[in-house]
Amino acid sequence: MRTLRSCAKQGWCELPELPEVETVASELNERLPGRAILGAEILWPGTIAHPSQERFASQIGGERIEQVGRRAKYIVVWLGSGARLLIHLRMTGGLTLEPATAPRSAHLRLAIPLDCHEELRFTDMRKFGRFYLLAPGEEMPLPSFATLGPEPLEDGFTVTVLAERLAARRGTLKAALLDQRLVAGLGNIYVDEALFHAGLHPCRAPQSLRPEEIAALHGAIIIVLRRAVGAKGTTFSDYRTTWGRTGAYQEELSVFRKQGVPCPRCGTPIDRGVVAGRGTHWCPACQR
DNA sequence: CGGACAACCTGGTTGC
DNA sequence: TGCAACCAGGTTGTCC
Repeated sequence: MRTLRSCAKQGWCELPELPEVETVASELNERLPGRAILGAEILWPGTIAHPSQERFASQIGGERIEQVGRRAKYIVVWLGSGARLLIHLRMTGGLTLEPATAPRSAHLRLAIPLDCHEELRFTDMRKFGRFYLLAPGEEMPLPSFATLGPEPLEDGFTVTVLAERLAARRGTLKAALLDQRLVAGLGNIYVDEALFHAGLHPCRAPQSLRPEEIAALHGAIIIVLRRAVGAKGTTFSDYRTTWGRTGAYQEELSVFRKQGVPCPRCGTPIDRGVVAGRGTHWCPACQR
């Protein structure tokens, strides 16, 4: 119970996964296309992963924003020159669009001044978030980006694809679903929720799943993510959309950080343990 | 190659 | 009361 109680008050409980990144990207895509970028004010140097701080600031100035999208947990901003800006929020990162004169958070790491006296602001208490500015035609410098798995809400994510990838895995089902090479965009919250909806125990061996269990898992991943996108994500404490609003999916969570709470399906108290090095939550009666 | 795990960080909570 | 230890987790890097 200690973790549950303490989490309710802590500020690190924003965990941007696919639904949260999708919400931020789609809102930015409604607000940013056509806007001019004036430069970059870097308050925490580690935020800029590529290229150097100096080149980042000089190259982004004068660009015009064309479109904003998402790949896995990355926000992708297409710029007028053909350059791309990729942003990973990691644990506590958040993007807001605010008047340049609005009060700044103590955790502001990067401000990108735009026309019309507004700023795109990146706030990140724990400093894990990263920005990559890629020249036209340049590839992401991270090898892991090229090996990202299929988008779970697009056509390429089929039961067959999931079955093939699970068949090649050892270790636990939880670890397999957290691996961005297997399927892109899931994190700790939605893996636990999807496993609950599929009725599968997180410690199951991926190779042991029967065809109907794989089909149930495939459907559960899609349903949980779609509903969470519809709710604009999960806010435990600090996660906000670009308008500063909270998500609502925390009200639909079945097991994540619900240890001791009755299972919504059978009433058995939800269990908690560490699987794949992560806090993991499941119903000991419903999940086999 | 895959899997396990430390490191990166902060701040609220715990325990001495 | 004070303060060090602990903990959460997405991803990378290291090791076996």
